[in-house]
Order: sequence, then C-alpha cells, then structure tokens
Amino acid sequence: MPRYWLMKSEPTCFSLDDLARAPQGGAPWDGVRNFQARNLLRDEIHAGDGVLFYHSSCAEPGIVGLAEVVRNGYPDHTARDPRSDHYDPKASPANPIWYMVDVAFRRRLPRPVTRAELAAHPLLAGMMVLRRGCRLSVQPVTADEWRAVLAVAGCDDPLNASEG
DNA sequence: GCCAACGTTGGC
DNA sequence: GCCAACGTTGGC
Repeated sequence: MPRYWLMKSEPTCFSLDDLARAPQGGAPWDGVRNFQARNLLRDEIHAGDGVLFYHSSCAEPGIVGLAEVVRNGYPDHTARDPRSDHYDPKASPANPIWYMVDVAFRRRLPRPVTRAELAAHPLLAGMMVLRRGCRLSVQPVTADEWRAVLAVAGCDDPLNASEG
C-alpha cells in the first residue's frame, strides 16, 4: 500500500507548474535541510507514494495538485555544490547528510483546496500543515486525509488505476 | 512588514 | 548537556 505525504513549496521558488513541466521521469525534491524531513526522505518515503502538493508563502496557500514519488531517497547532490543555495560543506560522498526523492506530476486539482477549507473540514482540520508554526516541509498524511482532499477537490485518484 | 513558532548554533 | 541567541519559515 502506498503512503501519503504533503510537500510544501513556495510557488515563486518551485510551483506545481514547474513540476508539470519537468520530464516524465520526475524531478528531484532537493534542498531540504531539516533533519526531521531528511529522515522521512531517506527512510520513509518510497516510490509509489502519493504527494499532496502544497503552495506556501503566497496569496492563497493551499493544496493545488497531486504528485507521485517515483524514486526512493538518495543523496542530495546540491549539498556538495558550492554554487548551490543549499550547499553544506559538511556533506561528503561517504556522509551525504542530506537526501531527496524524485517526484512526478500527476494532477492539477480541478480547484485548489485552501487552508480555510482544510480547517473547516471535519476530516482535515487536524492536518499537520495547519498547525501553527509547523515548518516541516515534508509531512505525513493519512489515507483518510488523502481521500478527503481528493473528494473535496473533485479529483480522481492517480494512484488507483481501477478508478475512472 | 509583523510576529509567533520552531530548529540550530555556540558559549559555558 | 543546558539554554539563550539567532535565523528561518510562513500565515496574516
């Protein structure tokens, strides 16, 4: 069974459109520099898992699309690139420190599901992303939450091949 | 721009 | 190992 995650991105930095434009093989979700998120990327998030794509720090924060993890965690090479904004001199081939997964675009939601809608929904009001001060950029989502978001948005499930 | 909340750093 | 200071995130 797939697991489900919510990934946050500032649309001015990397938007759902940017992911949609990426090659079919997906795009690396790089630049995460938080140990809790790193542990998820390295150990917990696997190919076949579903991703709620969340836009943060913008006019209308909320879930705007769906993606799928297409590659398990592997070292984030941007940590070893001195020209990268996410360069970390402590990272080495033997100890990469930072990890990323690849994700591929699956759906734009027929309409975005805003924070206000999440907060007002009985099954979604408890989502981690709504918690004040929650800065984790990669978060676990329950199967119930995944289904509820899709139902609210009126979107079919890209991970469920038997569905229309 | 404000500010609350959190993670990280560094002095001790 | 404590904890204050600092930087960052992110909604508003």
